[in-house]
Amino acid sequence: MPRRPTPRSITRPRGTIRSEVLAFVRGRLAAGSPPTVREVQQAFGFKAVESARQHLEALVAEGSLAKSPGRSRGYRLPADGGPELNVRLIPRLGRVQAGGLREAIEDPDGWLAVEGPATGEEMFALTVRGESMTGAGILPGDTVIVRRQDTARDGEIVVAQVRDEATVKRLRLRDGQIVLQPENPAFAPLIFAPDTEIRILGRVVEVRRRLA
Amino acid sequence: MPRRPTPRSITRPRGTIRSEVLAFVRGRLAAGSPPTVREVQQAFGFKAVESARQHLEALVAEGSLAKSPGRSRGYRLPADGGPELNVRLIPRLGRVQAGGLREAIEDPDGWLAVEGPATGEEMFALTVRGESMTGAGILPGDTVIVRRQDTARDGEIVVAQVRDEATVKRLRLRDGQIVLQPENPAFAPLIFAPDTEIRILGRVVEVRRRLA
DNA sequence: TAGTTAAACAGACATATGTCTGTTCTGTCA
DNA sequence: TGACAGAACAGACATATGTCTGTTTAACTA
Repeated sequence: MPRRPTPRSITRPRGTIRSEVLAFVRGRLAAGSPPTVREVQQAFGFKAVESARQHLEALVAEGSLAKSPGRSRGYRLPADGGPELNVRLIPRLGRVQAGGLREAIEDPDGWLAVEGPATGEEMFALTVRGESMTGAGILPGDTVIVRRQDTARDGEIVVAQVRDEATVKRLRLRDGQIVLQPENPAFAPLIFAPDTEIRILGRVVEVRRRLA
Repeated sequence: MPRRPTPRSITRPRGTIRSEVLAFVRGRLAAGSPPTVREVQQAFGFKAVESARQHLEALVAEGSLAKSPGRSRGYRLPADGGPELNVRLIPRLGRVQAGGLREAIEDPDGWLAVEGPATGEEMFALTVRGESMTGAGILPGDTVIVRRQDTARDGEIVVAQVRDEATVKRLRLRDGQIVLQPENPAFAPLIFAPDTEIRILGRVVEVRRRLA
């Protein structure tokens, strides 16, 4: 069993150097800035660039990391075992007043990272108010992530603008009527004739709840 | 009002080029790989590197972006103002077999981006099986994000290892007994004496559900 | 002891990438 | 019309960064 000629660091509480290099790279990737080989070198106190590169290449060889050869900061998480990490930022909206979706998107309450292809789809997030959708596992305070679209199909959970407020309901199309169906027996469905002043703002594609 | 000499792209439905460059960089940052100037150039079809750099520098000047001069892929989100990106990657675990949490984390099914300070906290994600927690709005197929910890307080939703399987339940501490309480009247609580072979794996801090 | 091996080291080289200088294009405005 | 400004372009240069080659160190082993 070989060993390292000189100790690289004073405190090395757990794990081998190699696994710590992996942890270091993972941390940097999570922080949004993949490290360079020389940054790894510096972080571990190596005196030669190649020392860091050897560990990195070994991690690639064993499948713990992936890389784009030649590219700067080219080390990534391995693509196998899951879809390519594909995150985008979407605005978290406050109250959506009448006709103000565009304005609300321009002036968001914050930003949210969601996974999914970085297509041109417009997305936004809303905080759920009220208990009308508890039957679908959507509780007050939950965040719904919405794909912006003007139409939706029967049975989909949508965000609709009713009068001055955006509301989350299940869409039902019956006999030419538009029904916004709560998922809570304590609430009554909202029934609209076609071409009423009701507007579909988008379709709910994800629900999130923090239990802080 | 100045204008661009040549159209850069066929379809440019909304927003100016500059705001789209900002969106592009944000997306790349969120995905964990800051773009190079030349990658921005290529993405927008510029014929000169400098064209891309002008937009990037303008965004830095107006405070929408920050950068580390000279560093490769040095464009960042500004520390203040703009959308603070605080994302870290956590492993999505498959089945957690007996004693195998560590092994499961080493060999994840995939990775998930979650928001929160990049502290040293160990986190992982699990897919919920069964309907025992529907009363708490946690449905089968939901993803729970778990903060790794060995203990928990009364009333918290935890992931516990019972025999050979990880399970999500609400923790109740009564009369020196450990109770794993389902949130569904159709399921019975699991009651354990202290020091039984039950182990808290962590506390559920977030719930996510995709509605394809 | 000599050979082997993993790891670290030193230095150089090739490429990727940020940056600079000057030019061209096209609309705006005096 | 001519000066001006914003934007894009072309080309070059300096630096950052990945990669290669060869050497040294220290443990293990036949």
